[in-house]
Amino acid sequence: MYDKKIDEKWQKIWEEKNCFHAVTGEDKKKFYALIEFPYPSGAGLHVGHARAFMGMEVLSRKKRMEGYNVLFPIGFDAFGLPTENYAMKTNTHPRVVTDNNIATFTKQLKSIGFSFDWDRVIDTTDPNYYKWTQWIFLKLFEHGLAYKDKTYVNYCPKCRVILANEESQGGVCDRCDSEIVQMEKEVWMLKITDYADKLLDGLGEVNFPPRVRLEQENWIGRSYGAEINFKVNNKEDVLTVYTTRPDTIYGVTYMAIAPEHPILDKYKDEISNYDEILNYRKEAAKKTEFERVELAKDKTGVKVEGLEIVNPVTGDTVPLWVTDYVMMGYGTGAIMAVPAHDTRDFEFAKKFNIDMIQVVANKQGDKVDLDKEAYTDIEDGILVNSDILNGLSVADAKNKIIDYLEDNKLGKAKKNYHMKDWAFARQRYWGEPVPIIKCPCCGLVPLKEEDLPLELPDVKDFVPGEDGESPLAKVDSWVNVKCPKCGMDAKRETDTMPQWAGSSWYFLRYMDPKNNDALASKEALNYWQQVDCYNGGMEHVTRHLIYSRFWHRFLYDIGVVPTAEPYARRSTQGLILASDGNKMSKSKGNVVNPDDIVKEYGADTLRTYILFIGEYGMAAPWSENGVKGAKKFLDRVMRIESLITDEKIESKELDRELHCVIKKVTQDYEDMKYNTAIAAMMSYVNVLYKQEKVSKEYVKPLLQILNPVAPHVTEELWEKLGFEGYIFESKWPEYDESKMIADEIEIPVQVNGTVRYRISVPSNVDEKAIEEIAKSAEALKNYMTGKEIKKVIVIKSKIVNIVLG
RNA sequence: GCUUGCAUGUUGAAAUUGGCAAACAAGACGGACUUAAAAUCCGUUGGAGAAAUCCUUAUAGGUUCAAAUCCUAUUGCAAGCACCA
Repeated sequence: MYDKKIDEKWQKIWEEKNCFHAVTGEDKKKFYALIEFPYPSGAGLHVGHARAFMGMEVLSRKKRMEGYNVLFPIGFDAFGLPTENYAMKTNTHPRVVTDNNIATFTKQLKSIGFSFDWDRVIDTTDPNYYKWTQWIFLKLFEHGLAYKDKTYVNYCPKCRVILANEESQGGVCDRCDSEIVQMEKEVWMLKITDYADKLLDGLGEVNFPPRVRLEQENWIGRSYGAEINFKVNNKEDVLTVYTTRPDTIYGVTYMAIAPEHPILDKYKDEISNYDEILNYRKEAAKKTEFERVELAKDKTGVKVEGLEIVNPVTGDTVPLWVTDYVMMGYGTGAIMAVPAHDTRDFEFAKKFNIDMIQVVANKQGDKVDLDKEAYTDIEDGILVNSDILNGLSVADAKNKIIDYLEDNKLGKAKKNYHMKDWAFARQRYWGEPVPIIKCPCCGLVPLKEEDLPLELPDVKDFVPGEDGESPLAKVDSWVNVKCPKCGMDAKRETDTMPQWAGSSWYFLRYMDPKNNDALASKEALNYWQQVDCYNGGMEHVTRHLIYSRFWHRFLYDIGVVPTAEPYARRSTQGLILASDGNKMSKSKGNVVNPDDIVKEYGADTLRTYILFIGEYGMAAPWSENGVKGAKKFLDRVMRIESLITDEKIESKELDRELHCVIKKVTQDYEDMKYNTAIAAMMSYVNVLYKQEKVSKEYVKPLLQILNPVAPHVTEELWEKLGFEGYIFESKWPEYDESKMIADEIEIPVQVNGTVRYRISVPSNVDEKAIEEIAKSAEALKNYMTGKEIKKVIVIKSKIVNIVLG
């Protein structure tokens, strides 16, 4: 029987021998497996963590047995709000809270038997670690990729705290449920948009699941179009718009600008309804982003009286409207509206009785009924009512009009992105201090490298100040410094970095975690190169994964790291749902604690069950009965001992089964199909149980291929059966294809597509012979009456189909 | 609203990528062992039918010698984005 004592016995041995330590530079092929390091919350380890980590755990153990030098590290992403909030509530220093939580996580992880390299543990809140987070920030600053800019932030007046977007969903504060307000503040930004093309094109160099790739592409949101200059009638100014449909320029019937557009301020004296527009602007500003989306169905706007815009191609003048469906933050904050071919413009034009001109027709040239809807399905449209573009396809028309605009200096081809620059600041205590000094005469002055790390001051009071001021602002002794450039009185930047900072490069630190002279040595970086396989959740695909790819590409560009992309392959694990099919949550009281499972059924049971639950990438509900099933299987494996004999009993059947299961498991692990790998091993165990006695040779490889999933049970049995050394150090078994072939195989025969009978054929005969055997079968006569064979299809060693007619 | 996935027994799921649908497990039922229970072991288990056989992968069509798998439409569910010009 498998019980907890076996776990403890082997975990102790692994720990004492430091078995899974990876040595940099070893003369073996390297394999770097990475899991998203956990945030050490007070709630402790979750079964979801266990599932997320188990995928790479199995691969790591397998790769070690295959002779690779495996780096499989663990660490803690420990800066962040929950710890700080808990610290405030309990009046404990976040350092203490963090240390306690890390201790709990470590104990839990070890109790599951993960084969992490415990010598390389990192903690993002350790000054020796965040020294290098700050160093990268200074490099970004040096290269003009970190800058300060005014932007709107979410502020909770009750908690006196600035919240991240994800902490203020639905326009209310996460903690106190009160309304958040938008506040303008000057904050640090990182110019990730400079890397938009590289981040998109880099997706071609890596092996990411299609879903992940698509989400990243959508997030970056590159579009190709044109910037076109429309002249303001009787003025020197032009109104520049961005459009992806320059081909529809003959269909423009009005122009629209965002309420914040500066042209309104410039010409306020000429706009007769300026008051009305100001009013509209105020109303729009009041709406939170949430409301703007909620009210998206109903278009609003105000016509600008006194300004008209000239279409640069037709020379016609069209009216100008202000509307909040145009955003200042995307493109130029102004659009050319083509209601006949854009849903939003169509709705707007309908509501305000604006003309529409159809300029794209479908291939049949049918007229579109513009009373009902816009014609946006333009895949194979033909241009009409468009002078020089008439008769062209949409694609050709786009090229032709862009050439025309460029030749006449009226506009130019232009790429645009969805992605915005990264707001890189939080007004909190528990984060990396930004290593910048604000000097009244030198401006923003970076700290010198030798002055890093800039450590957090040890304070008692880390409650944020009024109006979203960082708690660091209250620490005068820390804030007031001399400018490193001119020596005058200056102040430190009091904002800290957001939680995403530390996780944007941690995978590099694992390569050389104790280095004090660089984020990692050149030797380590060149040896480990990049992460071979990175597993994590879908929720991190558009943030962490993009941010870290950005930092890594930047470090590559400045010659710090040897590869452009940090992760060669990405995989994702599915959610573990509660047994009722809902998400596990504390409030629902349906959370499964991995400790309880380990205690009652053993670590290997938890490991086996979690991998057997279903396809690795899919969500699956927890089942206590399933856990018991996994335990039952492991007990069956333990009891194989009683079947074992020292005599050599050779069995062709067992040979075949054994080599098949080795092949299947070897491949399935690689493809992360753990559920079917375990099913195959269960089948093999069932076959062993059918034997009276089994030679050791038939059990040894089974233990080896099962070892990555159930390391405790297999190590125990390995020792009991007297095999040499430790199983985790043994060589991965090989399979012999020739032993997998049976002498005779059974092939199903279909008649007109339905299986009617089976034939037994020697495995080495060709298609022609199989066809003859199938046709000569007695059973076929029952279906032949009044019919003849029209065709016979033979798929070798799979199926025969005889078509009668 | 748009985009992308997904839909298979009572349940978790398999199906070599177009080739025997339901492997493996859970549950249920029956049997052995036991004073009894647990554990263990052995059977049965998609539906209809006495049987031969027929039906069955959300629904309706289509392509094919052959479809859970490919195509079209519909329905339901999930995720992402959300006035992106």
